[in-house]
Amino acid sequence: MTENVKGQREYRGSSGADRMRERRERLIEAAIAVYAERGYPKASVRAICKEAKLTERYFYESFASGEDLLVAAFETISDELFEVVDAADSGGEPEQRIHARLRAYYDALHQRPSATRVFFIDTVNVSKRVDVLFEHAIRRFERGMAELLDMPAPASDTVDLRLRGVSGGLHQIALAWMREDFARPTTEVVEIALRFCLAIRGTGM
Amino acid sequence: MTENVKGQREYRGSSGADRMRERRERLIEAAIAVYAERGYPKASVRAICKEAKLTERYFYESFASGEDLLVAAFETISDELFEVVDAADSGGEPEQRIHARLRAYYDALHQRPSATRVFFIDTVNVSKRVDVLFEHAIRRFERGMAELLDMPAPASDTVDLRLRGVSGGLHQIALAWMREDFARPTTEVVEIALRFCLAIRGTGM
DNA sequence: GCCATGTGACAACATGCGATGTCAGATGCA
DNA sequence: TGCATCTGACATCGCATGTTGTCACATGGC
Repeated sequence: MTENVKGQREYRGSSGADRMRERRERLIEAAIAVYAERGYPKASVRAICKEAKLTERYFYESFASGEDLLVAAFETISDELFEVVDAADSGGEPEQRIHARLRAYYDALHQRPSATRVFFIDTVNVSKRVDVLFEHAIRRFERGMAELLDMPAPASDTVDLRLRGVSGGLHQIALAWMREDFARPTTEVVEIALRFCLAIRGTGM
Repeated sequence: MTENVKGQREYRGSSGADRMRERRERLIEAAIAVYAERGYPKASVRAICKEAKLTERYFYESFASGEDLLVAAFETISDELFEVVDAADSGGEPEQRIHARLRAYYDALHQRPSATRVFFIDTVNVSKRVDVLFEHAIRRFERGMAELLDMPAPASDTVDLRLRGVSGGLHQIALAWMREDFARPTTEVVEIALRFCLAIRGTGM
């Protein structure tokens, strides 16, 4: 519960700021659903508002443009993913840590198919701002994996193409699994991903 | 030179069918340029026609819709790539063959930056038809690599996620290289890609 | 030279979009 | 109760798009 601001008042039990935040969250969730269904380019502001059961006025209350909402949706999904993966890594041997991180990662993707679709497909190459965020996310993931793979930590200004091979492989494995509607059990996918990582690690490539 | 069809005639030295085919090719090249510049969703029919120095009437002479042109452009690029890669594989030891294929692949990408951009970025996730074609292309690439990596040939109806890890890694290496405007020499990229493949092969993952 | 065919510039139309505005009615507070 | 605020449905505007059509002019075959 938030303090009321001057010129605002309670309405149906919540403050102005709370109502606004709830609308914002509803718009993000609606956007994820609509992006997943028809893709970002065809996700009009009107359609997202209808999905969120809000009107256009409330859209522009929280977001200056459609792209702003896209960025917010991407950040929401990305943050949740990193939270889950980082929480799963409870230390131990590198192999165990890799396993834990991969399991948490693929589990999270499996549990939120719409968000996964948006993360891997609908936010890709549609906005420069999101492209930059995606690249940041990949690098963050790679930094987390480097030491576990016996690879030197990558420089911050250039891409380590060897690490990119690893993260890219894991990425495309996830994408293919998603495209087949998560047909195989998560454990099988994690097992394959783990062996993939260990194959690279074994050779100190 | 093609036979004139009834009701057609020579014009500026070429037959009706030839002129039509030349216009079609010009539209495809123009489309690749415009897609690379502003992305497929923002590549209007008008803009492509202007780039090709043709008018809308000639667009609909060769393509029933904007998506038709997208498909044609993708197929053009994809066919050229496979042609180059297959031609480069002149037999020998698996390691040499992998090297030859990778070098041809990354060379071709480097030589045609706009087409590469369209292939990796602008045609991705914008059309179901192209998505299917892309998946076919990946599988064709994977079939070509499987035996060289001591992996069993993948079943035709399901994705081999281990192979997908390899092709996905090579894919993302290429993408990152392209994103930095091919800053490093091709040989360095090929070297990394080769070691990546051999690391997987060594473990018979 | 005549006329069908080819060409290019551009108009026309319906459609959907982002963005902003209007307005009646619901709600909470003094 | 009276009144400022909040809400939702909808109108409105300018603009870009795909697609089809029009029309004057160029070109080539007879």
